[in-house]
Amino acid sequence: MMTNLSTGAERGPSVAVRPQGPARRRSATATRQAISEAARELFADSGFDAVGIRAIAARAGVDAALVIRYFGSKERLFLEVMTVDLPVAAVMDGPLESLGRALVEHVLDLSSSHAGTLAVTSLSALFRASERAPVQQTLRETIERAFAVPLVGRLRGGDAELRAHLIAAQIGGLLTSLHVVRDPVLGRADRASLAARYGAAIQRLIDGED
Amino acid sequence: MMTNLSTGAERGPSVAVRPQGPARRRSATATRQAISEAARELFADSGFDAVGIRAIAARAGVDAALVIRYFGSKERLFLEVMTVDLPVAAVMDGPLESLGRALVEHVLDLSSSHAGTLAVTSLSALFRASERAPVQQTLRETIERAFAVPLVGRLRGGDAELRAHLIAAQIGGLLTSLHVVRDPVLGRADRASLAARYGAAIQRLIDGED
DNA sequence: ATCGGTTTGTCAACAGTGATGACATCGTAT
DNA sequence: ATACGATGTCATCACTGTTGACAAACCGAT
Repeated sequence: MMTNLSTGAERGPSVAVRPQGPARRRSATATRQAISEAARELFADSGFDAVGIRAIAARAGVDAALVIRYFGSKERLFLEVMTVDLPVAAVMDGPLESLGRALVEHVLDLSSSHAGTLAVTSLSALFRASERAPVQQTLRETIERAFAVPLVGRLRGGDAELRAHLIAAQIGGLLTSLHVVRDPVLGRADRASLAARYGAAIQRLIDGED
Repeated sequence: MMTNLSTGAERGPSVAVRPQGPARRRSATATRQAISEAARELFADSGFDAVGIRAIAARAGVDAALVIRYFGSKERLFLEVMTVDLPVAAVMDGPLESLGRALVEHVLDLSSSHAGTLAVTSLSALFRASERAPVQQTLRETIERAFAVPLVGRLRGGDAELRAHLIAAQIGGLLTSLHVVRDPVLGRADRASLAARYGAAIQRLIDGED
């Protein structure tokens, strides 16, 4: 009868068993999480518009109406699931005189870790969906949190805030050239000269001597 | 025998707009152009996905099916209509030693001319639709044509091509921070210090001394 | 053990989309 | 005047995000 668990088998990795009570078949949190995971993967792969609610629901093993019920709308699901934090904090604390190069090297290395790849694809998806005002807001907050806040305190000289945001613009330019436009010249270039060249340009804003 | 566009182009030179009256359109080139204009405006305003072919057709005063008939698909219409060339050629020929600042000033001034605004909004729309491979290709060609080609011949020192593309990445970062993310810090900053700061960073790649 | 209420899931439907193909109409070469 | 190709209209398809009505499971109280 309903003690049968075979329904769960079709969804691959188990979806969080509730600690309390004997495996409930229906659990709001498990459903929410299944939808979240499915949406995160699909959105990161194909972007906002190319992924339908029915596809997300199918991957989560859930009815499409539940996706809306739990998250309100596809856009809110996207926002909740695609918030990303670039793991740059560690680099930001490094020595100031070589920070430009270190930042570029870190950005270049993102694609070689799983977490970094996820962050980059999510950021690309956010970027491409940025005609929506809330997405724009999320992007601004990401920039502020990842770049402006850690930098503005360390920069010496005038216009620290402006310089921090210009550095964010530079990193954003590198990221989009690499992963959005996929400039083949940057793809071919070797890590060392790329880090040296672009790192020097960023360093110019870090040093800030006029 | 092929119903193609070339035939229509050479056969109706007197297409212009009828001064008045509901005179039947009955001219392929006029219809095509009406659709083009409507699509360009709407796409630049709201991006690819937010604009439907029925809205384009309505603005052009045309049946929606004609949009597909004339352009094959909404994506092909987008590609044909959103090809943009940044009017940067003049700046690129200026003196090398102040090219960084000149480039930034030019980018900042784009929004104050009608043609510049159109170019910027079109470029933003292209960026946001860049999950589609043909759009990515268009973006790459735009970068190549507007930045890489004019620059690579003038840059002295090693890695000229790489440096040209990195400069393109910097300008792209500035453009997207300004018009895609709409970073409020950049919006508030005054033109002079923005041009000085970011111009110096770009100049670092132009000079290229290692 | 049975009620009542709340949570969770299912289903059909709606208005909208991009796209297609059948059909109607016009302009003109013969 | 007729025939034919070029141009325009219409209905329709499969699909989308979203909604509301309904059903089934769960839980506490009696």
